[in-house]
Amino acid sequence: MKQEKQDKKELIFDALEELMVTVPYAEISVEAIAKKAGIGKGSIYYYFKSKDEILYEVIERSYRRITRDYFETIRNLPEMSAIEKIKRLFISTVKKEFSKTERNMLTELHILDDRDIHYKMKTIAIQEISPILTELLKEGVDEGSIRTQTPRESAEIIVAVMTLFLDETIFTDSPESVLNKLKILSNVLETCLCTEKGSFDFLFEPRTFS
Amino acid sequence: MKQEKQDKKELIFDALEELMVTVPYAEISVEAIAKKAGIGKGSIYYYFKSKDEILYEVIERSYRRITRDYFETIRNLPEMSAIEKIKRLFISTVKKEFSKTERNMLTELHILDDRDIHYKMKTIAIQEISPILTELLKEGVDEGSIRTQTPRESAEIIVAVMTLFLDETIFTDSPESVLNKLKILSNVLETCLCTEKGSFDFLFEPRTFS
DNA sequence: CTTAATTTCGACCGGTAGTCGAAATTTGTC
DNA sequence: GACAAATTTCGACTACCGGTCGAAATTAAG
Repeated sequence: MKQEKQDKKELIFDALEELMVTVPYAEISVEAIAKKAGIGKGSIYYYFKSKDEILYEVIERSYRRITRDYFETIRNLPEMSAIEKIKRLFISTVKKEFSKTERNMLTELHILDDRDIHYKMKTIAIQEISPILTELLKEGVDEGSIRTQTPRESAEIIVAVMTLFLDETIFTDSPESVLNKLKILSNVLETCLCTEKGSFDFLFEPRTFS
Repeated sequence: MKQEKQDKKELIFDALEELMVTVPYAEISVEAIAKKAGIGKGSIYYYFKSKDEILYEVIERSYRRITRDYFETIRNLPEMSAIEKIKRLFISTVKKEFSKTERNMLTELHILDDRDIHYKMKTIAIQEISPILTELLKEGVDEGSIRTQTPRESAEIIVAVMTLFLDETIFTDSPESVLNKLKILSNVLETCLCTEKGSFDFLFEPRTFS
């Protein structure tokens, strides 16, 4: 009953996701989605209130997948120190490793043009990744390698800043500027978390993201 | 010749801006804009490629106005120290003082619902305000109250972070969390700019933003 | 088997962004 | 001033889209 309804929704999600690989959302008609999903246009509105609702839920689904991947990846590295794990988290975020694992992902090139989606994705990303980092910060506090009394708040700020950094639409910088900013950032992180000097130097070491 | 063309565009900008005070952009038809501007619909497309182009340029115009205001306000306070000026900049940004000066402003309540606009505004805001802060940082460096080798990059990071902070759609926090974050932030700023301890305490002092 | 409830459908509606060719206006030239 | 060329204006028209709706099909219940 409830499951079948969810399955149908999933079918519609898949259709939209697939179309979005080649066509921007704004140019995809509800009829096209229905056709791709192999159902009638009217049925779409039986499951969703509006076209935008489909989009929003598709994005949410994608990000939940990404988050789940993050969690699993990091959980499966128990021999590492918290800071080492954080390093891994940053690197995989920057490199957008997830786009390899998750094939039908919204983060694919074409989509990035769409401002509306871009914004929503960022919001969700921040909301989803912060809890992971919060956990890692707490781990670090327990280990003694990190010191903060407000891990959640620190995590949210850090994720927000990191995300902003990746937004090339705002900062279209020279490589030199990027390097300068990464140096500032590593400094900020050290201060923010009272870690040992050099803990976040990997951010601006050239080989990190190659 | 060229000037008259710009005047006509300005007329269309005014029309859209005025309509946006009461109706969200998505619900404003090109015909309505034309009517408000007192011209034919077809003429709109003589001056603009698309409806969105009008919007984008309107937003740009608004922000240039705001920026000009910021510049002037701060320039007209020569007796202050750089840090004092920065304080003023932060406070006026947070309080959105500009919405009083600029009446027909896009920043008005109604608009903020629109995600697309919201995103664009933020982008432009960051691009526009950063140069001002950069100037102030350089001033501070000359004064000796601030130390940084990369004022431009520092400014951009700071503005980006501050802007993010104001985005209640992402962080709907408890007052306590907000306070914690502001404390982190002031700490980050001090570190980032090597200022005297307590320089940015005003950020979390209760009376600052009342 | 019959009836009720759920699910599917595509024709249809109101409304939109953008086009187009003709008309009006301005500019340039003698 | 007259004529032609170039620029600017216009609103009817096109093509299409999101969302509605009532009827039809399918499934579940008694």
